[in-house]
Amino acid sequence: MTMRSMAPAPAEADDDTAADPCAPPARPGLRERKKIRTRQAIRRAAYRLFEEQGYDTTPVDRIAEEADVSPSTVFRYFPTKEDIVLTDEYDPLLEEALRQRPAGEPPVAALREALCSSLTGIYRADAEETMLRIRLIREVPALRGRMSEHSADTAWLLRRSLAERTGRAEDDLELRIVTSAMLAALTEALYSWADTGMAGTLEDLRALVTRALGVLERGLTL
Amino acid sequence: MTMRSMAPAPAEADDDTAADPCAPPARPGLRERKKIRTRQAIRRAAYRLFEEQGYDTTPVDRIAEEADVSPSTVFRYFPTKEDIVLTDEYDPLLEEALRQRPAGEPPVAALREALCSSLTGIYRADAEETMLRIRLIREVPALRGRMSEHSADTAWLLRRSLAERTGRAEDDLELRIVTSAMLAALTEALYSWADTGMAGTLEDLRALVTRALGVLERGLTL
DNA sequence: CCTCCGAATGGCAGCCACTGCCATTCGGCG
DNA sequence: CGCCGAATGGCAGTGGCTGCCATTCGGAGG
Repeated sequence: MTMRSMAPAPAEADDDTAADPCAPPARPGLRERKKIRTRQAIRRAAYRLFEEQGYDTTPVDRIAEEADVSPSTVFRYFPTKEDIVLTDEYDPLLEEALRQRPAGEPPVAALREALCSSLTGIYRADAEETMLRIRLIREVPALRGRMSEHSADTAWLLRRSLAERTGRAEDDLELRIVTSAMLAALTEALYSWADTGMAGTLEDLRALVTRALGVLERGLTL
Repeated sequence: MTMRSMAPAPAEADDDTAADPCAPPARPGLRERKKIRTRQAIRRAAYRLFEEQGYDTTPVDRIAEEADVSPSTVFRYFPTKEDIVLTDEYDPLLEEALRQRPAGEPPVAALREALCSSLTGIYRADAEETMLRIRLIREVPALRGRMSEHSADTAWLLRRSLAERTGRAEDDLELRIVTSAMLAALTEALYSWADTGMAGTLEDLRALVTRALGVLERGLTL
C-alpha cells in the first residue's frame, strides 16, 4: 500500500489507577506506550524537517536531535531512513478487506473494491499525514524506488489471496499481471491526485481510483 | 526498459593506419576507444564478481581493483553502483520503434509491437548479458527498486509518444495507466521468464510477452 | 521500599557508497 | 617536441547503516 500510521494509544497521561478486573483492551503498560510515543516523535520530527529542508538534505542525526533521541535509536525504530516515510502496516488491512468480498465476485472486481475500501479506511485514519506521505513519495526518487519494492510485496500478498479465490497457482503469470497492473494503476491514481494538490473529498479520490482501475477492466481502451 | 549494453567498438587492436579520406563512421580515436574499453572492463569485472560473491557483498573498491582502475574512475563511469547493472540506452530504441508503427494502429497494439520488436533487438545484441542482468535485477532488492524508478522514466517517454498519437494531454490519467500497466506486465513477463531459467528461444520469450500484454488487452479477464 | 532481570537506550568504532578537490598522466595536435 | 585539455589516481570528508558494549529504566517479585 501507499500509506502508513500507527493507531497509537489514544492519549498518554490517562487514568492508570490500580485494579480494573475487566479490561479486554489490556492497557499496554508504560513501556509500550513510551515506545509508541518515541516512534511517533521520530516520525513527526522527520516529517517536519523533510518539509522544511527536504528529504535528502536532512541527515538522520538531525532527525534524532529533533526527536530528542540518539541516532542509534532512530535506526532501531526504522531500519532505514526511507522506512521512516514508507513503513506502514496496511497490508494486513488490505488482505482482510479482500477476504471479506463475496466468494462469487469476479476477482478483479473484488480486488478493486478491497483496494477502495481499505483506501478509505487509511485516508480517514490520518488524512493530513497520508497526503504528506504521498507527496514525499512522489517527489523523492529514493522513496519512489523503495516504494515500488514495497508494492511488489503487496502484489505478492494479493496474488496469494487471488490464487485461493481462483484456484490458480501462486506464481501464475496472469495473476502476477493482474495484481501488479492494478497496483500500478492505483499508484498512478494517487500520484495524479497528488498533482491536483489532493483537492476534493474522499469521494473524489475514490472516483479517481475507480476510474483508474476501470481503464484496466476495459482492456486499456483509450 | 530492462536491459542495457553498449554497442561497443567491434574490436580493440584493429588497423588504425594513417589517412583514410573516406570513413563516414569516423574512426573514434584512441581516447574514445579506451573509454569504451574501460567502461566494459568495469562492467565485466562487476558482473563477474556479482556472480561469484553476490551484489551486496562486493564493494566498489573490489570492482575497481578487478577492473584495474581506481575507485574514483568507477564512479566517473557509473554514478552509482546500481547503475553498473542498470545503465542502458534502449529507451531511444523503444521510442523509435514506437514511432515506426503505422499511425492508424490502435495505441495499445502499437505499444505492444514496439515493445516486442525492441525487445528482440536487445536480446539479439547480447543474450548472455541480458539474461544475467535480468537475473540480478530480479534477485537484488536494491536493483529492483532502482529499476522501477527507471521504468517510470520509460513510461513517461512512452506516454509522450502516445500523447502525440492520440491527441491526449501528456499527463492524462488514462495514458499513465496504459503505459505503466504495460510496463508492469512486461516486467512480470521478464521475471517469469527468469524464473523458468530463461529457457527457450527468442520466440518463446516473445510469446510470453505477448501473452502478458494480452491479459491487459482482455481487461484482466482470468 | 528494595532488588534484580531484561528491555530500551546512548555512544562509539567501523564499513561502505558517494562527493570534491588537486596533482599527475596521457592522448591529440600543432 | 611541446603544449592543452581530458582522463586518472589519490585523498579527505559526509552520511547511511551495523555491531558492540556499557548504562539506564520499566516491571515483577520479595
